[in-house]
Amino acid sequence: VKKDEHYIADLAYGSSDARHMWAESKEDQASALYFDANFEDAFKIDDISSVFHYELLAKNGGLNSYMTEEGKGEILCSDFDGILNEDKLTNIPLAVSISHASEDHYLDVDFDKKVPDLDCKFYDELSVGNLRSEIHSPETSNEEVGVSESSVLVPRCFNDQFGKTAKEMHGDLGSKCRYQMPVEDNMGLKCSLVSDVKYVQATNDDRNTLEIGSSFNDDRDNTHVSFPYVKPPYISIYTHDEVGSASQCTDVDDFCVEDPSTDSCAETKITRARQRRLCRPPQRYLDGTSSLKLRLHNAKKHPSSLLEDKDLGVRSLKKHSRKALEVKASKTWASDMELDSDEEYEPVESSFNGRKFKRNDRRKSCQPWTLDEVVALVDGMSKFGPGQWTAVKKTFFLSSRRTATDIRDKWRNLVKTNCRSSKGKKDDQRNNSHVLPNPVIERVRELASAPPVLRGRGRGGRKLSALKCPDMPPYLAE
DNA sequence: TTTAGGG
DNA sequence: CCCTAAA
Repeated sequence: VKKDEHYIADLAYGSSDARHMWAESKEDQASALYFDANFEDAFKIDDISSVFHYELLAKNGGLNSYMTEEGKGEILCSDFDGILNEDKLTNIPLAVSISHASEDHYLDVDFDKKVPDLDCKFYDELSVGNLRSEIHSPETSNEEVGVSESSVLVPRCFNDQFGKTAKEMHGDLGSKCRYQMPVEDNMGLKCSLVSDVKYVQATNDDRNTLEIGSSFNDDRDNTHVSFPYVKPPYISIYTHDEVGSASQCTDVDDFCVEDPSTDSCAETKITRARQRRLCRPPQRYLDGTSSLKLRLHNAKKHPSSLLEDKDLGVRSLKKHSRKALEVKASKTWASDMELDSDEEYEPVESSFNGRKFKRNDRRKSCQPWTLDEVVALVDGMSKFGPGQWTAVKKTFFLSSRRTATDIRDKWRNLVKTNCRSSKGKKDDQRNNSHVLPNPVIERVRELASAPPVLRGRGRGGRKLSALKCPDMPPYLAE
């Protein structure tokens, strides 16, 4: 987490490829923890009748998150100062702890949509040594640490030394480590849950280890195990080749111990995932699916206020998030691209005759038009005629990120590039890798050569395109 | 808000 | 794709 950014949002950023993460309490008492990760549709971990709380611990420089039975679904952020004043601290790792009262509680991960390329997600921007995650029991007061029934999402560790100490861990934790919950979906996604882990902690000293404690008391050394701490993702969601019955595993070795040398999810996939993050347009541009609406980092515009007012934490953030929920997707996408830390979004201000103009520094990432899109555009043109870009948008690009203006621009370019006098286009077949099929080009020419129809503005405008278009279905030709 | 144009 | 005027 960079200091100048919004904390909660960036905590979510830090969790492997998840872009956003938030808890949401529903009317029917079931709360859900949402991950808005680097794929189209977020999935949700549902069926948790509790509320997540997040809280930054200044002393430890980490995030403490826990869940209580009865809560308001607030997000607790307090004591930022201790973290902010820590100059060397660049990242605040996030660990999610889930505690629950019922014995056989499990997380039901429910995917709205297939996520075919959900690779191993790496937590590659983590600064070691600032993790501290404790589990607060619903039964105990919020101040007490310690719990009887709890689950923690533990990192997947790609260190073979983890394998060594896993035995040790097993001996310590015993059968308490029991969950490896498969997702019911055919994707075979799994969440690794370790039950009865009392704390997971990265040491702040030079030992550079991550500690897992199976029971808690004040002298943690009695109960904890340590193993080298090698940049694991905190929230481990990974694909398996098969769903497997995978119910419970009582052996620690069964979960998430992998050797990097034998793992297929090695460097290449890290790179690939990262590149995908860089290339993918912001979610709010994809389409307005529900999961994208809550954007905590919309509140990041005023990070300084968090600095100034500690008490602002809870409610203000809540308010921000609620406000963000209502905010319609707007063209502030650049602020959404906290992918590279060195790129800071700054609106460019230039003054001209005393007046100030703002513009976005970065333009929307270029999304090349696919052939299908072009065909849809041509269809739309033939159906509605020129100038009805919103109609085309609503009919053929409803769920697309292309706006009516985009569509119009594309049409303009299509006409420009395909309907020129043939003298200007010399050896245009050299790049026929992305050249349009001839039938499409012909249709573009036909439609473009249609005599200029009276450009009736608005929907009342009479469209003579039907006359020019033999493909027009009869019912449309009234 | 939507379109048309210019860049 | 962006920006702006105009409808």
